[in-house]
Amino acid sequence: MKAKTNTGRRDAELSRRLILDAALVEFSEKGFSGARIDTIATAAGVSKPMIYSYYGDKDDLYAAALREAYIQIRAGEQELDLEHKSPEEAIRALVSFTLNHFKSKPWFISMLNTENLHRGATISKIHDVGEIQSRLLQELKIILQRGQDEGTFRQGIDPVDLYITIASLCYFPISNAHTLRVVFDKPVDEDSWLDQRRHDAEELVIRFLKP
Amino acid sequence: MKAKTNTGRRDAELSRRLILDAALVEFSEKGFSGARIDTIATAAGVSKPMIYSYYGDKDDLYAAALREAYIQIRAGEQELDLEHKSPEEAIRALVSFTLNHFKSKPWFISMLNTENLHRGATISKIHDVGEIQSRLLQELKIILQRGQDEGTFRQGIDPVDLYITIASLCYFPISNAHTLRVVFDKPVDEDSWLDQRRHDAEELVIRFLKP
Amino acid sequence: MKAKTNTGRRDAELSRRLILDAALVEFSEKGFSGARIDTIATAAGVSKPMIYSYYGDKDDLYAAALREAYIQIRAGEQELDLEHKSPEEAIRALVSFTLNHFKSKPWFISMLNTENLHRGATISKIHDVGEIQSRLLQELKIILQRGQDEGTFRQGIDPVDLYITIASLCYFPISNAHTLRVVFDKPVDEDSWLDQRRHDAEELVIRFLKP
Amino acid sequence: MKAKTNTGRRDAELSRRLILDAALVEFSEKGFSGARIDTIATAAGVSKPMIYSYYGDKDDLYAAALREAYIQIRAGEQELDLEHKSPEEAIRALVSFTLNHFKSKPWFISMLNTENLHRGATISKIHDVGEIQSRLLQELKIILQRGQDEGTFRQGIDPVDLYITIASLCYFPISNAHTLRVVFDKPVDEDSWLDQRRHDAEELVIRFLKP
DNA sequence: TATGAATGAGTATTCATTCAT
DNA sequence: AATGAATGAATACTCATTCAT
Repeated sequence: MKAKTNTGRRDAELSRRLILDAALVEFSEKGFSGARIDTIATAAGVSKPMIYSYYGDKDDLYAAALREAYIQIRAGEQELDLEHKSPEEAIRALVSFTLNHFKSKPWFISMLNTENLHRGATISKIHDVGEIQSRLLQELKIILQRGQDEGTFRQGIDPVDLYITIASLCYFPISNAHTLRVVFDKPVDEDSWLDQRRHDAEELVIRFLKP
Repeated sequence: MKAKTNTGRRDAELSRRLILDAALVEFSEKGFSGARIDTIATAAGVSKPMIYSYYGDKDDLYAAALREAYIQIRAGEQELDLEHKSPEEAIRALVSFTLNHFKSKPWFISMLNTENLHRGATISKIHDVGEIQSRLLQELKIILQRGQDEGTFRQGIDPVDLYITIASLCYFPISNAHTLRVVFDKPVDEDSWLDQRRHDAEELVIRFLKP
Repeated sequence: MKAKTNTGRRDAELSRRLILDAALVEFSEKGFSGARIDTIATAAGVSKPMIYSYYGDKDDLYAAALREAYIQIRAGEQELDLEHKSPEEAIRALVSFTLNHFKSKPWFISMLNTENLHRGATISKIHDVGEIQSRLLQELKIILQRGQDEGTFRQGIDPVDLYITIASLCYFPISNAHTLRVVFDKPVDEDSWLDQRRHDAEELVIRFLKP
Repeated sequence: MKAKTNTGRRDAELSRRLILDAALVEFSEKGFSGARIDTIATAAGVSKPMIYSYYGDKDDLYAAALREAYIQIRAGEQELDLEHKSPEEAIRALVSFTLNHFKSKPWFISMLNTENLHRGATISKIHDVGEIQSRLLQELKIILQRGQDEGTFRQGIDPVDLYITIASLCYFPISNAHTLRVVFDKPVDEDSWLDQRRHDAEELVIRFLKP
């Protein structure tokens, strides 16, 4: 029973990690059909057969990458600390966070677009994807309740619908930055414009929640 | 009075049209890399060489399809009659139209997603794409002015930013319908939910515009 | 019976001519497989169906072009006036002419190379190709006889073999100019080098013919 | 003692060799445009992707085949033993060798013709092609010097020009055998005619070198 | 565990050739 | 006589996937 066993396991773990990271980048940059197993292997520094032995075929690897995108989002959301803020401040913080998050993790948006292009064929096979946003929704529910209790927010706001509204406002300007820049000649990727947009989005949501 | 079909034809204009329609469908359903020239040829009822002789290579055909998507949007917007409505009614109508449009012409959203995945590489080569939304923006500007004049709307609203807001609210729920349905277990493609969303979107925008 | 009939015939003749010239250029520059019917049609300013109706398929057109190359050579040789020169002068003139000819009509060499690459499959089908060089050989025979009679030349020289010798010396430096230039770093396409080569070739042949 | 064949192999070096040999045959028989990657793959007993992975695209493979033709020539010339012959004998041996070589390695002439048809576009990219004939030229230089020293040969003969003369005399009758046979009705591929030609070529060169 | 070698099944693109007017 | 429209059959090249070691 040599020490090498342990190293072997660690290397295996590392290889899996490197493959997954490379796959996430490749799929998000090229879409499913545009992604190349060869490119992923090279980027991860492993041989192609390794990818197949660890993850199965291209579809399976794509599914793993899609799940990873959601997992990374969840990890990011852990950092939010909404409980110690006033309802309005919490909402503003969530809007702001969401916009930043979409901006700083571009592969998430790309993976979502790719997955929706494929009519959600893969995401429905990922069993634990439902749980992912649950924590966020739970917090949102509490914030809404607190806002209603203190009279800041209206009654009858569904947390999921509210989240969809927030996501809508944050998603589109980033997801469609390239076409917007050309079609409307707007500097949608400059910080100053995004700051303004963040502010507008907060304002939109707050006004919407007001009684 | 014979209806023009694709059988026994020798009609260049018709062939061009059939190819373009088929290309728009194929590219929007599969993305650039996933689209097959073969499939387009079969769907259009023409041979592959025709496609190449009329449109050049796959990139060129994709560019033509992308441009066509924008042209169809413009054509749809022509039908809106915003001038004879009150400012608030006009805004509500525009929101409603945009949501309907995204919903009923799914290839537009798909093409935009595909194009943004490719970092806008193609759209910047379409020379007249800027003019396409110009009419709508012009109308939007007038509505905003009328609203300001009568005191319904705030000062300092940029028409492009407003349009981006409207588009954001209408785009995401439809663009991401497949993932939303799975992740949040929401019936985002049912009419009842969309009606509610349409109403919420109008409300969001109107509240935002109020002084 | 309008005058147009006549014009129509003349145009037909002209079209045939234009096609043949374009074909000769295209086949000699690209070889058989590299030549494009489309290119020939464009260069000749006619439609592709015209080519097919006048000359048959690509093989037939190639055969016509090959024959044309020989015909043009024959036409060139008509200009030589060997009878009024001394035997030695006549031989020198023939060598000089051959080199010039190969140099100034590059498609002839290209067509020969192409045809030999194809193992002479086409030339054997051109019925009148044998007669083409006959006049030249006849003259050569007379020169040799005159040289023998006056004691300048040896006995037993075969005119065809002599012509092959002359052609050999003139063909290779022009046919292989591109590779010679690179491999031996010789300026084989400059006039000064060719003048020297012409002189050497004459000298070689004359010395060979001396008793 | 198992002979290396292409069956059940997994031997990169052997595969490369088999591909190169097959490519040399195919390109020399069909020219660049006429050559088929499919044919080469089948002849070499490998799949098409192997060819692309080992040699790049068709142009690259052609370049490798062209270079190989020159390398085989060099290898053949190594066997000549000119140093221990008298100058005249050495020249005769070289002429004889060159004719034999062109005759027995027909792909060399075919490759040269193909390359010259393409205006030497490829050979100028092969970096070491210049060195290939260098050894032969060196030997030729020495022979000429020895001949001059002993008074057998003239002064002022350039080795490259001399080689071009020798090559000219040997190249044409073989390169153009197919057309010569038809046009002049000469049995240029029969051994007896070639023996005579070899003798004439030697005589031509020797007479030319004499003071 | 790991990978260099190998390939079947595509996939965009081309080209000689024919059809319909 | 002439051609714009159209295509079947290649053809170079790619890519996910597996084999043998």
